Amino acid sequence: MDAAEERIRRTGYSGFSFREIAADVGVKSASVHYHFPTKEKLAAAVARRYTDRFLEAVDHQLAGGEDIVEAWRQVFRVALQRDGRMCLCGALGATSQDLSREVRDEVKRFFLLGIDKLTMAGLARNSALHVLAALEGAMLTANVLEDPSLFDKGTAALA
Amino acid sequence: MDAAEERIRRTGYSGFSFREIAADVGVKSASVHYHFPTKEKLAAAVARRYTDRFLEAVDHQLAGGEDIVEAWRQVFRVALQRDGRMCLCGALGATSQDLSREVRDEVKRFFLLGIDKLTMAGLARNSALHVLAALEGAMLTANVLEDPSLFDKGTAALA
DNA sequence: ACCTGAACACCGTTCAAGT
DNA sequence: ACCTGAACACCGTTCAAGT
Repeated sequence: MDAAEERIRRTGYSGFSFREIAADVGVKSASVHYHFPTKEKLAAAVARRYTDRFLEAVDHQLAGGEDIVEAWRQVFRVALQRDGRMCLCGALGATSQDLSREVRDEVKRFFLLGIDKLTMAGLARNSALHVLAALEGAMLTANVLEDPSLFDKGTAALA
Repeated sequence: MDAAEERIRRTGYSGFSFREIAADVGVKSASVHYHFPTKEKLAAAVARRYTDRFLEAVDHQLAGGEDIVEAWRQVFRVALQRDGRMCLCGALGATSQDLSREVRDEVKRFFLLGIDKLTMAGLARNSALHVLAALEGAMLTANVLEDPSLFDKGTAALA
């Protein structure tokens, strides 16, 4: 799953292969199918784990006394700067028309939970939408232009 | 190129195939290679045309007396609602780590020109970054959640 | 319980051959 | 000038076979 997550964040759903992941781990591609019967199941499992960990990291920031918007911004920031990659759900979501229901629903879950958490913390629903969209978009922009500092600059207005 | 643009906006770079596009047009895949020697060249050509048309559409909005931010917002809005798909450069950019220099540079061109045009119209550079990021992110969010109205709600704060 | 090799129809790409 | 069929190494997936 670590290998799959890394590759999906770089290349999206259709860009990663069972054979590559098998090689990363040191087995044959048919062995990966033993654990994850289809590519959809593997991608869905990776997306679910990613979302869970992401939300945990946000909670951790909140426990440290961070403002809700700043907490989300920091976790996006770390995901970009430490890993040097896109948000997994952003990378999958950009080609969501191509995804099976199963994977699409896991990607939806990330966005829906994000909007819910921000709304429950007191933001208007439209503001919650705006914050999440701006964070995903800033991560995308920074990745495209190969300059991580653009994330901070593009999200400064949110703070 | 029309067939390629449609498919890339749905599935990204690695999700579309020469054989599909050939079938869309009514020829064999080897014939597509006659006009575009590689997948990279085809994607780069599609991205360049998309960017040119997008900027033209923005200029058309501006000629109609629209505010600069509202002009960009309207063109994104139409690209989402009329076509029911992602921004081509957003779809490609989300997996930009996977792209060859040639395609990546065309995607970069979209984002760089966007930031430039917004800056030249009087916005601070960070504001230009924020506007473009928010528009791309809102388009992504609306696509993932399969609700085009979320684009308007998520970008209302820009107006 | 976990892994493998071989097979299937798919992919980008090349190329000799056709009009 | 434009198209094609056949070939190559790749892909997801299946399955019988191994430990």
